[in-house]
Amino acid sequence: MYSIGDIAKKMDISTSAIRFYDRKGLLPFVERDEAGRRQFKQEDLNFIEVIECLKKSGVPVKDIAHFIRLCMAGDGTLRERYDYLDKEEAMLNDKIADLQDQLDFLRFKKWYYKTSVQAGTEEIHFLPNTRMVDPKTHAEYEEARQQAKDIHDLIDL
Amino acid sequence: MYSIGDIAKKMDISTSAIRFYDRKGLLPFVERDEAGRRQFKQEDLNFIEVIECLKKSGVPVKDIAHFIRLCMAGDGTLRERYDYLDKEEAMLNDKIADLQDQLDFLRFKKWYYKTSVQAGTEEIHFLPNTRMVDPKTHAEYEEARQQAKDIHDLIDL
DNA sequence: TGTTGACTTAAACACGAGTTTAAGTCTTAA
DNA sequence: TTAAGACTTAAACTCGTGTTTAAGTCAACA
Repeated sequence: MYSIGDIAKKMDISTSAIRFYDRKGLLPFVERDEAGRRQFKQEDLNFIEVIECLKKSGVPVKDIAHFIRLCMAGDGTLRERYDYLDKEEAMLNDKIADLQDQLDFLRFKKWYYKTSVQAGTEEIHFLPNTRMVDPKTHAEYEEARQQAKDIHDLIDL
Repeated sequence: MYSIGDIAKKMDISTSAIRFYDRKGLLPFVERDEAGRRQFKQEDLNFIEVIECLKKSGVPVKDIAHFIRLCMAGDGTLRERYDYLDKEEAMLNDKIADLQDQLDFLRFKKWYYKTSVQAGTEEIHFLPNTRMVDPKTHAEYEEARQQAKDIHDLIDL
């Protein structure tokens, strides 16, 4: 049996956040003692873990509440729960792929600034007589990166 | 030269969002025509791209505004801009790694529900006489996954 | 016996990230 | 010339995600 404070420490969040989640329907399974205090059972930790995962994945609280409702409804919703997680997995995959793209762009901009720092000015990317045209797309960047690699080895991303 | 509407279409956001960003200091470089309308120049698109990347990476607007201020300050801030992007890259890497962990957990839960659907009940994961103990950590899951693989090939994640 | 410390609630507050509204300007096409 | 359509602003509003506050209950310890 865990108190709200125990869970707060375990998950590294505030007790007020837990109460907020409870109000929003994320914790219909928690029981209370005679004094009305929340008592988390060992098996409740399985729910907590799923909630934590969905939260970290960026799923809005009301959507998590929907999933939890399915969980409480019994074996009849098993397939629906699977399908929900399947959809969520796809969304998370897309999200990660998108962040990877941002990472690529960030690395390109680091290269842009690294070469600028070395030249002492950002203008090396503007002057028409250098080969360092400002590549805008990632494809153009890869190309420019290859070309720059050939000329001098300024780059170690 | 692009109008605010052109940029909105290009970035697939609303014009009110663009005006909001402007108010918050993300667009100090945009000039106006005689009537006070924003005119985005070709080179402004480079800024727009960086802003878009940082936004998608989850950087708060006020932090982006800080970076843009550095950009406007000239070559003296080149190193600082590089360092900023370096820090941002590290944060993004951490974020992606964290989402990967959530993805692993989500796949485990999909396995949990897939096997439950096949069994017709979630209880296969509770009964002590089955080998399908509810694995809580990812390590335990990997272990259970291996064991389950050995017994029957229920799993194709 | 009283005073901490951990819990409870409802209601108010905060904050980021926009959106909506109301009132006005400017261009263009009928 | 007037109506539509794209722009402008400031201010108010919404929404999600909590946090804070105020008032109260309960257990344990000095």
